[in-house]
This record gives sequence, structure tokens and C-alpha cells, in this order.
Amino acid sequence: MNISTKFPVAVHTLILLSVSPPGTATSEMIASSVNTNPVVIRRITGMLGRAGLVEARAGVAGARLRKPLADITLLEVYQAVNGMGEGELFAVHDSPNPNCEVGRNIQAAMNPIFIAAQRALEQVLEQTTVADVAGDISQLEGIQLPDFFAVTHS
Amino acid sequence: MNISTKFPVAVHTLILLSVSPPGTATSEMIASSVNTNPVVIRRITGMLGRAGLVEARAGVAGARLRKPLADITLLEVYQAVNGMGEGELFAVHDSPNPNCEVGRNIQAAMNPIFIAAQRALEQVLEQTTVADVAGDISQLEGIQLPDFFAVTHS
DNA sequence: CTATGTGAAACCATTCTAGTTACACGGTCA
DNA sequence: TGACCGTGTAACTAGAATGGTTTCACATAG
Repeated sequence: MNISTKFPVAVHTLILLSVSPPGTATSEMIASSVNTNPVVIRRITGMLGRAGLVEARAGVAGARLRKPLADITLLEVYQAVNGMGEGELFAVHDSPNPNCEVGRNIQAAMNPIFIAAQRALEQVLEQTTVADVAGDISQLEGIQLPDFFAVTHS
Repeated sequence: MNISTKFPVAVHTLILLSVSPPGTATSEMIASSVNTNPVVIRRITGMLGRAGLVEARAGVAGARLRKPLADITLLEVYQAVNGMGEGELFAVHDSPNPNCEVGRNIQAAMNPIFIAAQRALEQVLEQTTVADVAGDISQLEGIQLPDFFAVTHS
């Protein structure tokens, strides 16, 4: 299977938070841009909040960024919503036969590779910030960042 | 979620095929080492067969390797059983709002990162062969490779 | 011809994802 | 204060994927 959409949705959300006037980016407004349900967005902002990336107080509209986008790497976002321990990206078949030389060692033999592969993936994510993604979007639009405030959410 | 156990099971299977006398490594015997059902093993050898890594004729016991383990990278095994196109490791949230500057560009902006991250993971897998894993196992056992034939499957 | 083992289909329990409804509670503002 | 929003959270749902299991047709070896 593939890695859940929570990751791109979280990035999408962070960018909207950064370009929206304070108090504007409600979960409902973000949901209309992402094309999903407001509760899905709140679940994600909740995870981003527990990771210290945003601050959302119950009752007050719209979450606030706790860091500028340039200080948030994609890895932080990925880990906030996907929470994977070291090497846990890959599943292992449990309880292989301990009476077999291969069975009793296969996990120990493959584990370093799982860790290295996962780390390689994470290092790529670490080298890009959410601000880079936002910059790419503004380039794709051929507009300046301030114009982002003219967001239409029908 | 994490990447399915089919990958480590496939590696496990290939190693058993290589260390077992011809006609010995039936799906049932492999299943007893992996600790699963023989049909699960046959599904995997089927995928390995379609990828050209093994040859299994219906009716004759045990699949045969079509290449030495040293010529099979972990990436080949991974792709044989996990079949992911470029960038497909990451899921995207579909149909974001085209009326929003962020929504209509988020996918294009994130796609290169998805591709780069997946490729980084795959490159790690490409640098290791199944023979390397088998070698690690024999090191862990502190034995020589020929002794692998003394496999006990109770 | 019989034993055995593979390939494949069908079915099931479990788990995860994402969507949805519902509701209590915090804040804001009239 | 009290009405109104919006958040946080729980609970439920549909759908998909994984891994296990049974069953059976068929190929092959002896």
C-alpha cells in the first residue's frame, strides 16, 4: 500500500494557514480547498499541534503557525502525521521459524537495510521546507506571494 | 501504514531456494520457515516468477532460481512483490479545489519531492543483493554457507 | 494410476483510511 | 449574560488492502 494522504493534506493545510489572514483559515475553509471534511482537517491540525508546528485553541477560529514555513521541513510534517519509528516503514513477517537458520536470522539481517532505506527517504524530505513547496506553487501560478491572499473558496 | 511483509517474505523465500537441494524447497517447507500458509508462499513465488527471478512449473516440487542471488538486488525483489510506479509510494488527496491557488497546484508542487524520496529509498535497496543478506545470515550464524543445507524444518 | 505439489479462485477476519454525524466545550461579540 | 461559531473528540461507516484459509483443477514424478 502507499503512504497516506495525511502527509500532502498537512502540507496543504500549513500553506493555507500561512497565506490566510489570521482567523480566516477555519477547518471548514481548509477542507473546501483540500476537498474533504472539516473533521479530517481538525484531526490533522491536532497532530500538527502535538508536534509543535501549529497552535490551535478550541473555540478560536483558525490555527496559527508556531514557526515560519521556512523553518518547517517536510520531514517534520511527515513524521507529525505519519509517526514511524526507526525502520518501521517496512513491515516484517512475525515469528519466523526459530529452528531454521534462515528463519531465525532473516529479521536481524534485513533490519539494517530497512533502516537505511527509510532514512534515505526521510533525508530527502528533510532537505525541503514547506516554504519551498509554497514557493513552487507561487511559481506555478506565476504570481507573487502576497497575491495568495486573494484565495477563492466557493 | 507500512510496506507489506511480502518483501521480507520474498527475500526469505529466495534465500531458502538457494540453500536447499533441488526439489526440496516446496511451498509448504518454505511456509514452515516463514511461519505462514503455503498459499501465501505460492502467491509470492508467482510474483517472483512473473518478474523473471524464479521459475516454478506446476506439478514439480520447488521453484528454481533463474539467477544467482548475487545478481538479484533487493530492489528487484521489492518491485516484483510491491509493484509501485514512479512516485506512487505516496498517495495524493484527489480533486483539491481548483478555485484555490494552493489547491490547484499542490500536487504538481509535491510530486517531484515524492518521486525523489521514493527514488532515494529504492536506490538503497538497489545497492544490496539478496546474496548480501544471505551472507549476513551466515555471519550471524557463525557458520559457513555450505552448512546451510542442514536446515531443520520441524 | 497414484502421490504430491503447484496455480488459481473464492472467501474471511483484521486493519487502516477517510468520510460523516453528533456533541460538549471554549471564545467572541453583541 | 447569552447566542453563535468553531474546535476537539468520540463513534460509526464504507471501502480497500493484507494475510490466512479452503478448495479444486491440473501437471508431473514415480
